[in-house]
Amino acid sequence: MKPRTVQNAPPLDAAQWIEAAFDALAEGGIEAVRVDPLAKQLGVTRGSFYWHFKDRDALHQAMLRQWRERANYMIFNRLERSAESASQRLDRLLALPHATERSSRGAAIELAVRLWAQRDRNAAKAVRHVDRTRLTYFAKLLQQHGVPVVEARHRAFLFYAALMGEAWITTDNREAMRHGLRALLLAKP
Amino acid sequence: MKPRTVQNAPPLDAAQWIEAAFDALAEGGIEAVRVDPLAKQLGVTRGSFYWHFKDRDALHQAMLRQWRERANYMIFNRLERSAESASQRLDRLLALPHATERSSRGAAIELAVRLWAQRDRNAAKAVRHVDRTRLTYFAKLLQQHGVPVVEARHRAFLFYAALMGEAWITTDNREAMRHGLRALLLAKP
DNA sequence: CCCAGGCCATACACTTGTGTATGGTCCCTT
DNA sequence: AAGGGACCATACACAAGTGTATGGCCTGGG
Repeated sequence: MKPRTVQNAPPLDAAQWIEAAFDALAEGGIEAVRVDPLAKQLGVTRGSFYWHFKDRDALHQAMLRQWRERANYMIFNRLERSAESASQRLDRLLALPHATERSSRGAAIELAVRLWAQRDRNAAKAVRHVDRTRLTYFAKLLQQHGVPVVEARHRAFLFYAALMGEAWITTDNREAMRHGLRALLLAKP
Repeated sequence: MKPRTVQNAPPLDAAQWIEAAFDALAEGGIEAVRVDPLAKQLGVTRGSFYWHFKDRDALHQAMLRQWRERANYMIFNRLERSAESASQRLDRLLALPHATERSSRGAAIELAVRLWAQRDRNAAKAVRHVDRTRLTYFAKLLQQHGVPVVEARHRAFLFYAALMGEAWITTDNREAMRHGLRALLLAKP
């Protein structure tokens, strides 16, 4: 009878559904990103969802597309814009997991996507792409920092692993740890 | 009328439910470990489940207890039994993710537990415990290998992170990578 | 002013999952 | 040879989630 309340909330678009979907993904994995709870979370009914998306799977694919882009472009472009040295950039990257609540969400999303990728071919493809991009970027930075090519690739892997480890290996004194890592990873040969 | 089929399958115990639960956990996260699917998977009805466990949450807690033990004792004791040098043990640890299907399951379980730990206090506690145990063990091995105490802790973190990275960072030429990591991580100071 | 289309509520039919209550087998003991 | 307990099937009541069908509101362009 009164579909949208008198004080009209601004209408939703697909992006907001996707945002809420990432929240759910971060908390419960891909199995937890369900239409009905999302609708309740957004304060609407599923009628809205099925207008923006064909079905649940369409949402999943949209999430993958977005993750695949945001996971690289956002971070790297922002990093490249500021004119710093390679080592400064590596520093800032290492300090990244520490950031805030925001990056804790990001870490959870990373976990969830990788778990998802265990049995979903599309998710696996996205993860492969993201990993390749990041690894080659890190290797490039390390080369610019003075590390020879082959070792740069190896150390890029360590760097990447340390980045993730910082995010979800629970340990005390992260501060001290980060300094040690910095020394180990960025040592000139 | 004929509760258990004539050809009696051996009766289940709680352990088998937990095993199946870990399979589900590895595939879909904690949200996917549901009673009814597990029952179908095991070829019984939920009647069995609710005899062995009070409810779904009881199963979750039992899983945590088991993970917390198996994640450390099993691996380390087996490693300690064989009389090797510290560096040999570190080598074998680094080669661990490569192993088989079996360890792919283990990696997925690790992912799922850590994702779970984002919002479950008990899971978080288990992860903290496991991480502490592993990190101190790695640090001990590295000390035995000749690395001074403080750097041993830092390098143990890198070692741990690399171990996980190997398991779930998708990259080509894992073989070459592992050799590079070995050189970087086990270099004498 | 009106009406087409963007956006959403409502209702309905299923499906899947949870938990409980109860009873039926089988085996092991006494 | 009972009888008790381990183990599970069955049935029931309910809750939650998925899609579909349909119609209503509300805004902008002619």
